[in-house]
Amino acid sequence: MRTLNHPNKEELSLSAVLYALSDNYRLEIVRRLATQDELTCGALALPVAKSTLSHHFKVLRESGIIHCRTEGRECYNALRRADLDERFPGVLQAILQASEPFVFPDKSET
Amino acid sequence: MRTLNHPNKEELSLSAVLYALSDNYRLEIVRRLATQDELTCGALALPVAKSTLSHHFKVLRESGIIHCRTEGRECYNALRRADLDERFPGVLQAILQASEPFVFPDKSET
DNA sequence: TCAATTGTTCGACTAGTTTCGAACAATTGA
DNA sequence: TCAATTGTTCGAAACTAGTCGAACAATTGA
Repeated sequence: MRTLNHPNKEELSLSAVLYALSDNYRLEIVRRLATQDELTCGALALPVAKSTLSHHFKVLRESGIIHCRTEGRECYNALRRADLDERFPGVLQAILQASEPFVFPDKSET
Repeated sequence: MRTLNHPNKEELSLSAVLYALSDNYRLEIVRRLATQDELTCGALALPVAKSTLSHHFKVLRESGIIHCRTEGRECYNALRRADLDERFPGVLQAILQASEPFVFPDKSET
């Protein structure tokens, strides 16, 4: 787990941000990061495979929504609030306020 | 050109709205509707095939972002500002303000 | 009546997304 | 040293989206 790409704030693209947030799993991750400062991938415990979670974090990271700081074998993720607010004022806040907790589908369903 | 689906405002989904707006063509359509009240599909003259344009309007329509009123053989599209503001306050406005005019790729490029 | 106009729908193609399990890499702690 | 932990990457499968041209439907105006 080394070098992870983070676009710098001038490179952020609105469409990439909107796209990243249009997935319920990713929006839920962002919702949680909005209240918790930093979270490791593992701390989220979403009901998906590890590789799937890693994929979603990658999409969030590469769209510039989150920043990942690796420490030891863990990866601490945080919202890039300041950068997002500077480039797209009000967008993140409005989306977070309009969002609702995502209820994960129950896999043990008949 | 008859019966077109429009979700009612209770049915609007934030992720569908964000997804619809994450495409540059569609966001450009919305940007123009934001300043013009009503526009027919043809009035936009985007550099894409008619069927492609129709597809994008469908996505915008079915996500509840625009409303289409058919009159004769034309289709007048308008932003559903009030409905969007009620369900997702501030989201549309923030996105519109953060957006920039889309420069369409030149097809006659070498 | 009939050609032109406006927009939708269909089928096909290409390209990208989501998901998983398996394999891997780095780090930690015993 | 070496097994466990954390997360990434790879390959594959299934699905979805964007694009086009062609065919279609409804309406209008000549």
